Amino acid sequence: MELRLANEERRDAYAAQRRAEFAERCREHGLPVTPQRLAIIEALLDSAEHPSADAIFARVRRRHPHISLATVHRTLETLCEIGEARKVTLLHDSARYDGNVMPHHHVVCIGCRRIRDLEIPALDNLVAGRRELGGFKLLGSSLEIHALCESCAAKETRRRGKHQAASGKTRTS
Amino acid sequence: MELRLANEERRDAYAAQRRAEFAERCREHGLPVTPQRLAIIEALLDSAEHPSADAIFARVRRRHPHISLATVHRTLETLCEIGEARKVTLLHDSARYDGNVMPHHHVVCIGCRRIRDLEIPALDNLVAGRRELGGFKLLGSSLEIHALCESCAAKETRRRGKHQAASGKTRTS
DNA sequence: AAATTAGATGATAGTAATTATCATCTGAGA
DNA sequence: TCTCAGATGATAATTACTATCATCTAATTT
Repeated sequence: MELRLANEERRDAYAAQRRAEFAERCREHGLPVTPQRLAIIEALLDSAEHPSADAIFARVRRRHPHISLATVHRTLETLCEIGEARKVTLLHDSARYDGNVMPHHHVVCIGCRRIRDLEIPALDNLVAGRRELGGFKLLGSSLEIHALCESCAAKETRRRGKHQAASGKTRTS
Repeated sequence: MELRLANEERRDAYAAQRRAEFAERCREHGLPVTPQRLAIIEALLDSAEHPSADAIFARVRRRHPHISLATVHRTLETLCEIGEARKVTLLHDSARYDGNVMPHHHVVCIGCRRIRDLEIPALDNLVAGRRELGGFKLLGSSLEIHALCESCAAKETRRRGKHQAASGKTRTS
């Protein structure tokens, strides 16, 4: 199985395209295109450092000294909701511990945060068989499969049904 | 590549052995074996739910009504340090965002929290090729490879050197 | 171009999770 | 039993985030 660091030049081209299409993506989702949103997506696409809200705030502030930290937090979450950003730390609301210290992986329900253990020996071997990568000394790995458990999937279906009906009504009104 | 849910019965046997060996593991690391530590590892090994500190606190409280929440937090971190527990949420101190919404993975330095993008198409295909697993509807995946970047690896080596020298002295004193 | 308005923003209060502090207590070796 | 490094409990402090609300503005309508 191939495992490689992401290519830098490809990232630049990707970021340029995403920047160019951002306003349209907002419109598609019925979101006003504000200078704050533009500044935040810009900062996010400029950075390869997987920044925190605070880091984005610091960067955006240079050009928009009046922006509020709350706006940065809100906007980053909004961007994730419309698929224009990704939260690297899915389960960061409270720390979760595991008594099983053998190498293993997890399926995580994005609704209720339920977690189940997975075994993927081939993946453990892949990482164990490699000492370093791009200057990083590899220690171990953890695959997090994002999923919906049965009850959350059912809720999601109901919610989408309602939401579609509601948005259908507002659009025609 | 094989991908399967962890086996429940195997987990029970594993937990039993870990419980039996816990006091010795503490001694090996120079940690006193306290009733609180025993109660916390017990609760962690009993649970398959990847509990939060709060969940462990609630469970341990039933038998140890005087235990403090701070002790639970401290002990869980201590257990991770000596390798008797694992924190599922490595990067949970502050949320991190990524402008790249294409499927990809990450190497994370456990020292400075630096993150670099990884590409593992075979892994993306593995998850994309499977709709569900044990009642979970699969949506996507994210592999987090835990590592030490070059500068943190250097620091670690220095720290270990010092620590070994220091502990050597205290042991002979 | 002005009016309208849903939703965005900024300022700030509030909350939740975690960490720090410190007086007291206790496990474990002498 | 004595000693004391380190553990614990109570609680204050901190950090990251979320809620509230008055004001503002993007974008549609007139």
